[in-house]
Amino acid sequence: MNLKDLAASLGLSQTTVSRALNGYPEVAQATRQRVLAAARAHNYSPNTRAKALATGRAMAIGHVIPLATSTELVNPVFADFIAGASETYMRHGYDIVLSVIGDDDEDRVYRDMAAKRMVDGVILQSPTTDDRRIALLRDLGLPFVVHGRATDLPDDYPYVDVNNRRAFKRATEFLIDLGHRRIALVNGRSQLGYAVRRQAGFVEGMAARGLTPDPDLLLADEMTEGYGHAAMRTLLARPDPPTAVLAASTIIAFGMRRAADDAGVRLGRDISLITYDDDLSYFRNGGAEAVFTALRSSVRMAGRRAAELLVDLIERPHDAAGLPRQDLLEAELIVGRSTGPAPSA
Amino acid sequence: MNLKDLAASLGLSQTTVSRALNGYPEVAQATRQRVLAAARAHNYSPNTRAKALATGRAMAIGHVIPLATSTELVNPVFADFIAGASETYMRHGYDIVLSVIGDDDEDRVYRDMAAKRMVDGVILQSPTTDDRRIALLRDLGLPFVVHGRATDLPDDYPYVDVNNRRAFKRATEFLIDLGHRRIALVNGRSQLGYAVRRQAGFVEGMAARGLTPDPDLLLADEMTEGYGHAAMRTLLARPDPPTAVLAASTIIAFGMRRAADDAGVRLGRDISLITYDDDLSYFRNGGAEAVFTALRSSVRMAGRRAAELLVDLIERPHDAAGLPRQDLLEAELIVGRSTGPAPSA
DNA sequence: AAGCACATTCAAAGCGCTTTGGTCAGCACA
DNA sequence: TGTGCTGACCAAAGCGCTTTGAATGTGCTT
Repeated sequence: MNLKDLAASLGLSQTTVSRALNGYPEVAQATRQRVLAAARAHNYSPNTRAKALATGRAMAIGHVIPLATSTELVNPVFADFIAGASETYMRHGYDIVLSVIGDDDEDRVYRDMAAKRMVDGVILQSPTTDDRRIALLRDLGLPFVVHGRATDLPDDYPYVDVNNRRAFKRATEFLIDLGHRRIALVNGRSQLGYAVRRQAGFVEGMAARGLTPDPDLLLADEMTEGYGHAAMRTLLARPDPPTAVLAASTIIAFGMRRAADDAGVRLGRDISLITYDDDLSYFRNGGAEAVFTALRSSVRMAGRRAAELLVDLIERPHDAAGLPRQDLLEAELIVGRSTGPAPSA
Repeated sequence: MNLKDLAASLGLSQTTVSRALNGYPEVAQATRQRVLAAARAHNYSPNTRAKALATGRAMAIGHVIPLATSTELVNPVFADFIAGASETYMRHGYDIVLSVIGDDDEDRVYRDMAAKRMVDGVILQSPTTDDRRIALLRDLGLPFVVHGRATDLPDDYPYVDVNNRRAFKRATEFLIDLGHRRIALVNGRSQLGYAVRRQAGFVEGMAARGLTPDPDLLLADEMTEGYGHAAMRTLLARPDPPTAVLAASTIIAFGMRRAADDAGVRLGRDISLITYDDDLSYFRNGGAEAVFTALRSSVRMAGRRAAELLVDLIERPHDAAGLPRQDLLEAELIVGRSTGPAPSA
């Protein structure tokens, strides 16, 4: 059933039917009701592609999920981020077009999306320190919102990010206040913007108390459970193991916990651990009581916010008058069972 | 830059340019080269929507991610499944249109996708025991492949599934052979097809050795880490705790491991655990050596296979001559460190 | 030299929608 | 009676592509 058929079945023109369905005023009330009823009865729903072609609006947003090159890993945070974003999109009638792609190929994907006009805007995930994609998207004139921030570029683009620097600084100070001096950071890959900011926050927190981090205690890699396990094992095997650790994700933290258990080391007593917690739905950090002391910021909410910014950017491109729309979320520090005073030597 | 402009800039008709780009034979070699070069030079890429409208093919596949109702959880399994599927789609030029939606609303989404003609086919995830969506999609005439199977319907639709029954039967027998008699099953939500099959396999395995499972040892819920933890705690708190457990996912297994650690119970010695392992990229079950004894089947590969079936179904709908295209994958039983002989009472 | 097949190219219709620029009654006003 | 509105509707163009049905030019046959 298409517009033409529907119009014919009603003895009306396509114009009138289209207007009735889209809520234009120049249609008699009675006619509108009749049209609406017929549309429902015939289960009519306008052909998205035709509509998009006619209006120039795709009513779709592109999300590009980077596969960590070579390793081909897909980070579960994207699932929650998208779930959050889709809540917003649903309210506004947008669909999600997903591309999963090796991060070396991303330029091409964005270029394609722009040239093919298949989306009205895109979300840019996991920006690297000097991400080229930001300039590319600006060039292409494709509206976009970055989830996270680059570090070596001016922050003059729309983004939603967590104040990672402040969060990690605060967590570091919290540990130092508990008496810890040797603190390790088990971070994400160092070319990622947030990894850089987390390390900066950590270093700042140490410096604020007159401490300098031991470079040997700064680890960085893809944030898998296996990596957390390996990192913890390495740290515990040192002649002078740290008394506290900061982890960049709950998944890492679970791996670290497993390594600690393997070694008979108890979290919160023998070694303290604070993790960053995206509040992943299948990986909640405890229920009533937090398992890990954690910096918590829901990535799902970030998705919701990013989508809101993007939709606004698309629907009211000029409101901003050149002002970037940005949102810097603060993480909460939640005290759980994985931290305690530094063991006296 | 659109076709018209490109044609004008070359002094050719749209027809010829279109044909040159799409590889039709009736174009002179020299002309084709010229067109291709110009297209590249102008970074021309055909408007997807216009193309879709003209051809009737959307070159897109719909994936519907169910949010567990009320709980609003998004299972990370989908991330890996989609990553796998997208490898296939990429090779064939399809995009993914994603809907994340409460599972009570799914009917509407599929109906919409069909009416709006925005996708050429869909993947149906996590079918329930008597899933209505299968009949719906057949009615709508929208090509689809099911990831998993219903249990109370004839298996006469295209699907990719793991032989969960056999896998769980085998794992159960493996545990019994190690001397275990009291075995628990920590399963996914019981309305899901695979949960039913896993339980069936478990019961069969027990029966094959003349045992009947204790109904109190059959637990089922959303497969989160927290649930795994709670389930294990409950089991261990019993006066007659099981000596072995089957878990329906590594995420559950990690939660169970945590609970075991909390209680000072050691896996593989005090209690044995076999888990189903989707081989999630951020959640690998160990590296060189498996952490958990596990039934492993990569969900990513399942995604790849499902996408292949679907693309084939779309592009050659009649080859099958009514035969359903189905793929039943077998899970490997991988022996790790979480199983051992039953402790002698 | 006429006729024909073949290789190239093109104009125009059509996909299903929105939107511009009308038309046509009916009514009030002078 | 004629003019000007206004409310309700419609025909047709246009979005950017594919595809049908012709047209054109070329070389070969007879």
